[in-house]
Amino acid sequence: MPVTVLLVDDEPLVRAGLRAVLEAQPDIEVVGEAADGAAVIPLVRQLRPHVVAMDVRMPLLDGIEATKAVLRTIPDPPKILVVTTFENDEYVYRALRAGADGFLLKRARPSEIVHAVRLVAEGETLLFPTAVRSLAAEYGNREARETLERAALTEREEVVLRLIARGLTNAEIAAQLYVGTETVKSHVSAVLAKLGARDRTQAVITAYESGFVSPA
Amino acid sequence: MPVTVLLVDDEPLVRAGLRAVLEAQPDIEVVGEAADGAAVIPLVRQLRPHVVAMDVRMPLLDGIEATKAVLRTIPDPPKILVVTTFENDEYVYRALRAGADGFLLKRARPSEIVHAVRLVAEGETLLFPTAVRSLAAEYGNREARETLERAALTEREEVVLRLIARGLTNAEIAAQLYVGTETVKSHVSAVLAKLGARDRTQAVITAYESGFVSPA
DNA sequence: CGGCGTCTCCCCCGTGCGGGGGAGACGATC
DNA sequence: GATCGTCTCCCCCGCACGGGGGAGACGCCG
Repeated sequence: MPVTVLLVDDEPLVRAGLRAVLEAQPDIEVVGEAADGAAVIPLVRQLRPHVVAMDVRMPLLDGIEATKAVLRTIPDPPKILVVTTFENDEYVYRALRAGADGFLLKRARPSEIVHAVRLVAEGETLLFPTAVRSLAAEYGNREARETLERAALTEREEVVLRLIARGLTNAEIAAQLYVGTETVKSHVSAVLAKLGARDRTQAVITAYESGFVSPA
Repeated sequence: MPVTVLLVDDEPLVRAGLRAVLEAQPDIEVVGEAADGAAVIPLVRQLRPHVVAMDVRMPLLDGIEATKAVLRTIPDPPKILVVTTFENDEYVYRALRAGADGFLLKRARPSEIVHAVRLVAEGETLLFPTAVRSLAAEYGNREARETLERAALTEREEVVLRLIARGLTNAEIAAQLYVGTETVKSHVSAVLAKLGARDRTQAVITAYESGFVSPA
């Protein structure tokens, strides 16, 4: 009985690549494809794959939300293998926190991809589940994350915070956004107030600690 | 033929615990112990263990340097399993970059510890070697790391940078260190100059990006 | 011994930063 | 139509910050 796989990625090319690699294995069968996270639930329900290979960054519903949705709504859910282009992608960590069972780089060698699919299918989630799982869990410590979630920053404020976290001054942010420095000051003040930060330095710290921005 | 293991940890209690857990397995044999990194090389040369379970934080020579030393000087080196108390320990990432084959939490369950030793002995380094290895490699991006290494901060400056990266003002740092604020200003200026940072905010960013401080 | 580096502290000075408060324009919502 | 949230911009003000330059004390090392 072969391992059945559902591919979820918004790029057809990536799906084709994965399909080619996986179908070459006699014990692995690709049973379906989806181009965005929203289509995953009905497909999983219908096809009941053993493994879902899911891109993290997708339009409509991203890999994190799709992972949560699958785990929440499907009884005896499939194993979820998160596929990403970049290592150290904060989305990957969020996906692991959301319950994904493993992650895979797009530029991995075919043998590694096949290996990964077989391993997650066997239930061997991660080499040291405790370590990696809690690594993911701790990544972005809880207080900082909650602070930032409760902050409920507006879109503009999020943009400003990202620029602050890249070390820009108010004047530089203003130039970047084509607005006046006074406007930036307003946003910065709002951000600081919402984060409970005294100055931009503390805001940057919160941004890193919460995983809002990630090193590297 | 059993798997032979060398234990390296400065705390006898931890060594005893690991020994107890591992010796309970018929196919695993603890062939030696060392209390610090400096003693590792001759012991490895003499005992030729399959696996070295090594603490990262040790006096004299830490786990990172010891790992490098073993890999550099021993032909056909043993597998190195890095042991740590905290997940998300930046030292662990450095050790993995240095060539360690896996990592293990001290609070892992005995079965997980045994499992980890068997897996690394079999050469199954990490579930997705590429992913995790490069995760470790990217952890702390190269430029930032090199900036910080080239910076060659003095001990005092490092301390000050850590406090800056915790969001303290100069006055607070001064209070913390029992020195005058003018002194702190001197150190801060030195840090900024060495890091090529314009202000403390950019210094914090460099600290995070380089892995000098880590989220969570 | 004389240098060198580190840590400590001092003064002057400009300015970017952040708080407080106010206000107009726009869109969504009720 | 009125209300609310968001984004935009303005003024005043105090201050922490950071640069420049100088200096004494200590320990290390050639």
